[in-house]
Amino acid sequence: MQPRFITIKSALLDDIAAGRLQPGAQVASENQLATRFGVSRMTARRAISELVTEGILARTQGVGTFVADSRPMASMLTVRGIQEEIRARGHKHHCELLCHDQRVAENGVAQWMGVDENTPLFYTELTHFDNDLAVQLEYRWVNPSWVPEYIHQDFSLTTPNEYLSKQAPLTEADHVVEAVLPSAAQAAALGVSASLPCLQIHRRTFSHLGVISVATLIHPGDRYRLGDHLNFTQSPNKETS
Amino acid sequence: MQPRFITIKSALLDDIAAGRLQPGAQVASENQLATRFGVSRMTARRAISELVTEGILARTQGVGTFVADSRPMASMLTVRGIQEEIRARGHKHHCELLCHDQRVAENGVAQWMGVDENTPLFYTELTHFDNDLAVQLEYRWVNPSWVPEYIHQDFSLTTPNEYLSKQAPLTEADHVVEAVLPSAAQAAALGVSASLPCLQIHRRTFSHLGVISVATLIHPGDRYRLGDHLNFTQSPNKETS
DNA sequence: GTTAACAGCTTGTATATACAAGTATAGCCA
DNA sequence: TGGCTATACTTGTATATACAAGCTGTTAAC
Repeated sequence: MQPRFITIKSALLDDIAAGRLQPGAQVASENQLATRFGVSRMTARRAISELVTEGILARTQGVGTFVADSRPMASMLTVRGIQEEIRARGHKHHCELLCHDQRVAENGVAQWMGVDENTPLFYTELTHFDNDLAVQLEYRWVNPSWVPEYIHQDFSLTTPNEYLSKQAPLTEADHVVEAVLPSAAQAAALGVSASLPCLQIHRRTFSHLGVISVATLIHPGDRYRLGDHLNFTQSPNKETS
Repeated sequence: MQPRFITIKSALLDDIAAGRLQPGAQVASENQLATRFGVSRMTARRAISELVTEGILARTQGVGTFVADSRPMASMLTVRGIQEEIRARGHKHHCELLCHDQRVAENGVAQWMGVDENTPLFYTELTHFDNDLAVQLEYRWVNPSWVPEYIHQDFSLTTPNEYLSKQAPLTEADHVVEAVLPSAAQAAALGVSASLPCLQIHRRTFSHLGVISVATLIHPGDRYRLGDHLNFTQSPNKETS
């Protein structure tokens, strides 16, 4: 049996994922939740507290608890797979595989990879969905030398990102972020207008062996944003009143 | 008087900052902390729990609580002023001041700042040019409590960013990046088409006093990109076995 | 000597309770 | 009508308590 506060968290996440709780909507108060689930207020409170620190809910003393504006916000400092981000927000993730084959690299990818221009590379193309809404179009080139089994994976179950991070732990990455207009094909794949600005992330990931993969990620601008909190103090700072 | 769990958190952070608690060292148990600070175990536990979710401590049931292994990732992302970036590229920078006054904050800025909604704030609006090509439209709100002289500065000579970083050294920042379409006014100020996707950066900067300033930066997507190189290799953890 | 049980620590979950503090509203009074 | 207070909510802090669950070293049995 799982802990009760987990049960309550799941129930709230379900409500949010199913749309029964829209962003901005007020969540039942701690006492109401306690009564509904037959637990003490402190237990209900713990469920809410964790969702608050996860950024899914927001509280105001004297007012109540509300569903936070849940437009996905990813970090630029950590390279998290999109499926991880979506699940962390309590949403449902699935993806559709558009391509999965071996081919010679296109326009400059070979250079980025540091391989010969005629080297065949693994290539996958897929669309990621957050609660059935397309949020990422992923074009990925993978160096077959380092992960030869990549081509035989079933990416309807596990995403390329998940697979790669298990096979070859990430040591370095670089990425470039820009605002672009999607091509007609990209707009169609994402189900958005071709005039909708998109965030395009070009990301190259390294393991200790070398460049593992080069990916281009396209996100509709109204469904995705990147965010970070930076701390420049050497030692963790203490709260002083 | 600050809450007791904050006192305990601070004490632990002090111990870590001062080196009395090295990474990997075991922290006093919940019961020991409770006794030492004269609080209940649940209160001591809360202090520890928050430090755990912040990644500063790590716990194992049945074993104890330990100082997490060195938090590297000392943000490779630096908040550089745009004039610095431009000059670093060997280009010429200049800017045009569009607004510079004191006014009440608009839509949510007060909340971001953590000040009352009716507090007048300093506001500047300017366009930055890279070799006479507009690359950034900057809307900036500044908290007058921390930098009262801001309003008297001449920003044709020094940029707000330069001035602020001298007055109140940056300790923290957070930012959100998204792709948007510019408003008609923004497109005009930047001299671009209103259908050109732009990178919008919402940035909040902190000094040790609190939130110094909130800025919205708009960059034409075809003239500006954000990039980074991340290194995840950290000194291997010393297993204290 | 090897193994098994146990005791004593740790953290993890859960409850019932109390009071403090912030917010909104209903209703009273001037 | 305008401004006040009382009240009834909300979340925030803190305590004392109980038992569950996990790890470790000691002890006792084989």
